[in-house]
Amino acid sequence: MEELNRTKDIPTQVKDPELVDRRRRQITDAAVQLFIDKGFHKTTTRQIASAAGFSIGSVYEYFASKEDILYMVCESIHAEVERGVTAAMSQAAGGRDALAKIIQEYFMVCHRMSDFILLIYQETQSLPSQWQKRVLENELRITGLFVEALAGIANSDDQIKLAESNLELAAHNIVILGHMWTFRRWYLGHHYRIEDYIQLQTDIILGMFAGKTK
Amino acid sequence: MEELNRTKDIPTQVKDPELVDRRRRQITDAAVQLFIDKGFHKTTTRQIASAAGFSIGSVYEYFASKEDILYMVCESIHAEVERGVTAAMSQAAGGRDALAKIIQEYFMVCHRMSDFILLIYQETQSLPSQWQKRVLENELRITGLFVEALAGIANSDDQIKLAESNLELAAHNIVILGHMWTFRRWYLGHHYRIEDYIQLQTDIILGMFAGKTK
DNA sequence: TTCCTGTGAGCGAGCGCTCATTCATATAGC
DNA sequence: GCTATATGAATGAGCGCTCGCTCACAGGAA
Repeated sequence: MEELNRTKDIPTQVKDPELVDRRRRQITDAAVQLFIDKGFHKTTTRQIASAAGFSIGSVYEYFASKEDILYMVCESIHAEVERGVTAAMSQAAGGRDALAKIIQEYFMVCHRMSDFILLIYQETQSLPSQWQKRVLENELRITGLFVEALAGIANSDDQIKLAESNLELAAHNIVILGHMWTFRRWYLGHHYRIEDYIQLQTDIILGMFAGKTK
Repeated sequence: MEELNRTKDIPTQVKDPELVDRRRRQITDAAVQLFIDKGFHKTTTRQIASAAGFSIGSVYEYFASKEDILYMVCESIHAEVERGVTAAMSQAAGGRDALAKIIQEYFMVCHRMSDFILLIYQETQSLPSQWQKRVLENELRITGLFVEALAGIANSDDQIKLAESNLELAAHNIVILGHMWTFRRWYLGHHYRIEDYIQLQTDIILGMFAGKTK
């Protein structure tokens, strides 16, 4: 697993790379909360600066534009989701139970990161197109993790058989059903506990494969 | 089925109600395309006015604020989705095939209205909260249509049995898998034709119930 | 002195929205 | 039919203000 730092394409005025990293993290940590609370467009660069404890000038030492801040926010959200998913997968065995376990962990990641995932849905369109593309690549890479996991599981469990094409779609479905908890929280959250939601959806997802039993 | 006109809560300066209806439709027709192309915040009221063929002053004869325009846009989108779904349901028979037919029609609505559904996901948060609430009510009412349809079908087909709670979740799942085609179009659209997507997802959705066969 | 990070007053483009005014049409009086 | 009056829809220059971003300068470490 290569550790790409996708944020180093963001231009800065400051020479010391370590300082750049630290300051950027401070700034994005402040920005993400503002973006969640008020949205990207209604958050001003001054608000970001003061929430991070800097002057407006300093922010522009580390980012060339407000959009760059949003991009780094999106990157770090996806990085954290990916971290959670890969962690869950690395410690999973094979077969049906492994799949259930991975789904559970992933759904808990979605639960924990609700606001952040929602933010990506709402504000990706506000990014310049070259970075919009990057964000979609991230989304796709995460989906790809589930494709691999499903393939691995299908190999080690005779009960699970899927055509190549269905396998991809199944992965997308799992990802989206996790997201569904975040963007229908206003309803689902009042009617199910997250544990129940996971239980019910896991049954349904495993049901996708039940019909294909050898 | 009562025909509510939810837009009459939007204040206007103009007396003639029929004219208000016509002008508002002209304005929102222009606005929705701009919102889709550039987003709500990057669209200016002047652009809306000129795209609709009016002066900026006229727009404010018919709407009190830019947010009011967005609200009416969201209302009309949901109204059209609901029209499509109810039409599909009214001509459906009972049983398994009816469900497949309804899913097919609904997914085609999502396909046709991709851009519009995406817009709602992205811009609902830009609405004042009392109208945000209305939009979520619309979303929930549409989901409710599927709950009813599933309940009706479960009654007329012994093969389909669902607990009350699972039935609600199944309805949400169907709605979201339709939306998934819209917000993953950038990927799915290049790998599946809509007809194939419908076929595959229908199998999966019907599979939700297969495990519960009496 | 030199180099680099940090500052915040200031810039000017652009925003949503207003309101004094114009103009087309409907009505009334004769 | 003709003119005078009233109505209300349509106009667009302009207001007040906010925003993202810049840049001349300060501070301090080497």
